[in-house]
Amino acid sequence: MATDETPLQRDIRQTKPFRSTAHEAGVGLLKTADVHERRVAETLKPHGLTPTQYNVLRILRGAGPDGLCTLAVGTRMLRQTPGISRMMDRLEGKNWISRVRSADDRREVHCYLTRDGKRLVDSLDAVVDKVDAQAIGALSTAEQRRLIELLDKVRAGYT
Amino acid sequence: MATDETPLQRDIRQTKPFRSTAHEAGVGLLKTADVHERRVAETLKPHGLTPTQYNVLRILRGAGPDGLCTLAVGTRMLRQTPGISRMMDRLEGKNWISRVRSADDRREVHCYLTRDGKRLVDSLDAVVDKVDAQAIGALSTAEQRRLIELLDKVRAGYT
DNA sequence: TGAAATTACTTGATATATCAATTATTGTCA
DNA sequence: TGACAATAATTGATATATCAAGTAATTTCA
Repeated sequence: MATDETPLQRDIRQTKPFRSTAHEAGVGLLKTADVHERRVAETLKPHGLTPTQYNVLRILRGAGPDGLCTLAVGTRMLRQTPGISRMMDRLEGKNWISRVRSADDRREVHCYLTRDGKRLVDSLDAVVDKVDAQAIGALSTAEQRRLIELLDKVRAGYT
Repeated sequence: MATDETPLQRDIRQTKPFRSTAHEAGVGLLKTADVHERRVAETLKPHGLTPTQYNVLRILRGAGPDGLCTLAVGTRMLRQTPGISRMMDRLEGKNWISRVRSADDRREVHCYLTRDGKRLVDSLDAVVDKVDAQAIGALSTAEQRRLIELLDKVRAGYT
């Protein structure tokens, strides 16, 4: 007697059962994140930026007028981004950020949101909120909290 | 009176509270997936392949001796992979897969795991299972099931 | 002090991702 | 049929990711 196909199996057209519950959860995590990120990317695309670029701009907005040095931005990113220097080059090229070498520690480069950059991120709040609301909104608030909790626990597992 | 910092805020060094629970869940999803995928990548790296390449090989193993045509592999991938043709080139170059143009529909190219490819994936089962066990093993089986369920629901939200 | 280690980037080389054509086949249907 | 659409893949151009190595500025501490 065959076990029923799980939703995830259908989504990735997998005929064989998962080797373990842990494996199914891992696969589900990656698949769901991919779907979600693509939806965000699609929303941002008409505005000319990628999710990673948007992430940088939001971080800099959160940092306020003092800005943040490059590596500090790196530690705050949703996805680890080794090519952050070059990404900053591109953002500077688009006039969304500006950079100055720090006076007190000349190894550091401080990054700031420009007026244009600020205007851009601000203008995106509504659409991005909408994606989250649509995507995650399939869950009740209690379920969302539970999801957050479970994800926290997974990350905590990696010391 | 400030609300306590959430684990996710600590992980991404965010000082401001999240705009909404849905947003926190979305961010947690992306962050957790990044952490998890990186751990998998780290495990695979000494064996000379990326998570995406590993995913292709596993799909082809699952497909058995009949193999699968390129686009069919694409629909089964954990991450959408537009550059799948070139990825197949590389996998063929490493002698992990082989390809033949299909006889009944000459537009299709069927991909098969080679003996080497099969040996490689088989040899990786143990280490990959171990990563899943470590990562997701922070959750009890019941929690894992709950996580799977919540993720299913999120994906279902995107018709 | 001042040599050695550490930190904060930057750069070069290469791999991979993404998007927009382009090619070759096959399907549709007037 | 035979034109036109749809499908399966490939290719070219460009963006981004990854890793290793290099540079410049601080720290450490014998």
